[in-house]
Amino acid sequence: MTTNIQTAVNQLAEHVGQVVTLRGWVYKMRSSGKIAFIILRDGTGLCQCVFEKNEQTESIFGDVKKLGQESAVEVTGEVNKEERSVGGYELKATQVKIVHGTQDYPITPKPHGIDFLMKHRHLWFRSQRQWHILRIRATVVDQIRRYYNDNGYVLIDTPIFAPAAGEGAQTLFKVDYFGDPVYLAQTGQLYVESACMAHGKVYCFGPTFRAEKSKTRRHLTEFWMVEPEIAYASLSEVIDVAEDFICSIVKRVLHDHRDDLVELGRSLEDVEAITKPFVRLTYSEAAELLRGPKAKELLENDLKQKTSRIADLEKEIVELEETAKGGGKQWQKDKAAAQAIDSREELAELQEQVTNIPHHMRLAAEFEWGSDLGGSDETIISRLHDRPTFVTHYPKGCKAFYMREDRGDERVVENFDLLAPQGFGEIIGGSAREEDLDRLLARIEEEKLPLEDYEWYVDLRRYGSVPHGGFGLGVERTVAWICGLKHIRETIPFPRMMGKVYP
RNA sequence: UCCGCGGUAGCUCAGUGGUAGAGCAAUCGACUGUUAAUCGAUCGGUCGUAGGUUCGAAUCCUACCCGCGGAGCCA
Repeated sequence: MTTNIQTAVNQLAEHVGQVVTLRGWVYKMRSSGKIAFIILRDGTGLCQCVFEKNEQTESIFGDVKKLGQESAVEVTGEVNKEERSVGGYELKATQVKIVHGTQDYPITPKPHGIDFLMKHRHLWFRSQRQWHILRIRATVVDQIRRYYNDNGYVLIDTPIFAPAAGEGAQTLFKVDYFGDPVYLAQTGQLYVESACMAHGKVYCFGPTFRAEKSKTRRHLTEFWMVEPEIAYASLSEVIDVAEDFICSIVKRVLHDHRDDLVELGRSLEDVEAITKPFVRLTYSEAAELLRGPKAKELLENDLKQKTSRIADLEKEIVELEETAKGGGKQWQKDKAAAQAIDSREELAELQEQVTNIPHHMRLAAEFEWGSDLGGSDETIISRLHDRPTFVTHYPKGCKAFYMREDRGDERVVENFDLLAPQGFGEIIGGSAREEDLDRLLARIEEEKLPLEDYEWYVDLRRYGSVPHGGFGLGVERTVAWICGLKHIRETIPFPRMMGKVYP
């Protein structure tokens, strides 16, 4: 008697013709009178297991047919190459061990609403799409660490309990710390600045917390951020690092996850186009661009395209509704009804966008030097370029106190944002830091910040102060961008958003 | 915080004042190559909550709760 080989779905190619055992869960189940198909999910991939009813399987066949979705099973059988099967291989099953039979698994292979899925997040990430996304996230996180570790940076873990309210107190989570108020960290930057004076090149990487009352597709209250900080670096050197870093992440994901990206419906071509050099614009140039003919043309074309799409959709919906109500097979009617729902959703979204476009056009056309770039402005700029775009040198007034004043133009600071292309928006914010003691003190006073909270930080300008700079990259926004996802909530295992902490 | 849309079966949704509906899921049965299988049957309801109008309310009115999308702010 031969011993069965214990293996995993992604190893099946090496076992063609052999009898193996797979351990996993029932992803989907179909059966006829004398044949049953289990799509088995084992964490490494999907494999179709075929049960034919014969002398060998007679005793278990009835039980197999009754397996509910997500039942835990161990299946033994011979591995065959099979075109018709997901992944190209299938198991001709002869034995099955039911580890845990399951009934009434809530997430069926039919469509579900986002609220329902979010409430079942603990189960939802068993679904294929979520599985692809979280695998890519894991690689992005690994590449972040690898990039800095391989390039001479020292990891500095910064605290999560932060004493200072200071900057943006209304977006801080307040925590009771033995009777005194402290705040969950929004950034490790000030700490990492002090560490870079000890180690030269450092980075911190961990969760950060923002109590922003924003419910949008780009916001979480708990998200992961990596923040490198480099001593003696100028603004342009920091930007070079950011550019090289992003390219390394993109390259790694393209290398390790082509299949996952394709399954997610992401255009590989678009991802492959993310190469050096990125576009670099100053804030003033961006402002010109917004007020200029290109932005106007972009939005006018948008308006035209969306308006004609709306007309098409309206026609389509009428046709679908007729199909759904008319004769024909039930499943055809269902399909039409489901498509009509999708189309109506798209229609509603487009109609809202169309009503917003004139407003965006006005915002762009009337953009005034000195105000911060709004969401729609960022979208316009990033859509005018097919590569990521750095926007630098913002007006001092709309940026943080620690950013270095441009010595040639004191109205602006030496900062930059990186806007991901195709309208994904900001994924990095960074700057050169003010190294001059007097200028820093003046800025703290201007912003009316409590100096006593920042004494330790100001100390860095008293003892061997040098030019330095760094940036923060949001992991979830980066994953959403690379995967081509509309919403950030799927890029983190358990999203925390305003009004949402379960499960 | 503001604006828009929504809440009907476990899920996705129809239902504009007159008996509470469909598909899927679940349960039972048929079917040896299925890919959201198919076919037949069964089961399934506090119509978000509270009040009001009416002979009669899922449907109209008021308030509140929850969700989604957008704005502001941000990575």
